[in-house]
Amino acid sequence: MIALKIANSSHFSPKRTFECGQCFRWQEEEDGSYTGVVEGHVANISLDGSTINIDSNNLDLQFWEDYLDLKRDYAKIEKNLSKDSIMKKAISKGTGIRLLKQPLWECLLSFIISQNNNIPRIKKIVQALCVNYGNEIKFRNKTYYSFPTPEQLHNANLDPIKAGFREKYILDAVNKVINNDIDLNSIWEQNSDEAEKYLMQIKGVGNKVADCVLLFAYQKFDVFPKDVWIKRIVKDLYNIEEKEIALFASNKFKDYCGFAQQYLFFQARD
DNA sequence: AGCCAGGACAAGT
DNA sequence: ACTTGTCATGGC
Repeated sequence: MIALKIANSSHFSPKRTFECGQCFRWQEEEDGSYTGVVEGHVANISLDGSTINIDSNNLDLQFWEDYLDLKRDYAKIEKNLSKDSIMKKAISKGTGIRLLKQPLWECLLSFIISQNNNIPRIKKIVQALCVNYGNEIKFRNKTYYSFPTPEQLHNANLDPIKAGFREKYILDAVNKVINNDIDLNSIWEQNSDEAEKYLMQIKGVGNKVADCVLLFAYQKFDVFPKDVWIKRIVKDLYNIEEKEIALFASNKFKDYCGFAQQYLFFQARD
């Protein structure tokens, strides 16, 4: 294992990035670093001054830069959004969050599982999926598990993961992807409105879950997922009612809606 | 013990 | 088109 050093580490907080609720598989180690699995690759990531250290069984720098969204200029994004004083305050509390470019299938299932659920239990169910149906991966003398493919979940008995009423939703997503009723790669070429409707063909995928997938996997930053936390904080900070949120967000944050949403979500949960 | 959770869906107005 | 009850499970 060789540690990779990346120079441009400004605006990257591992803690905020991995614990802001966009992903569910990164775990903090005793030394403050984070270990996670992405598409079968395990990585331990830590911040040392202005250097990001990545120890992994995949030493392709490009892969991790892509996943961590390291090539994007977050200083520019934060500056743009800070024109709004309320957002400026939210950013000051959440600076360092980066929006990960997550694997499509994992992101879809994770947010199907997220509905009417709390983050600790979402993590538990996702982990159970991986342990029961994914592949074993050895890293640093410990065992990790990849996120199971649609094939690995096909016709599986999902009772052990205790997903409750979401189990039938997971299986519907599995079937639609296996049967090619849903082609996740085709979504790259769709705009956000088309893509949202396309994903909502899957049972258990409504507008909120679809928006999260579009934001956290497809990097469609013009969406503004509205969950219970967002509804509360937008009402509190901007006095905007739920029904008006979509229009409000697109007018105020434009192409930066997704980033704005994360800063607000982070503040709301703080 | 009881309320709530990064909601969606069906049934009812 | 808007409102309401229901859905499994477990965290707090």
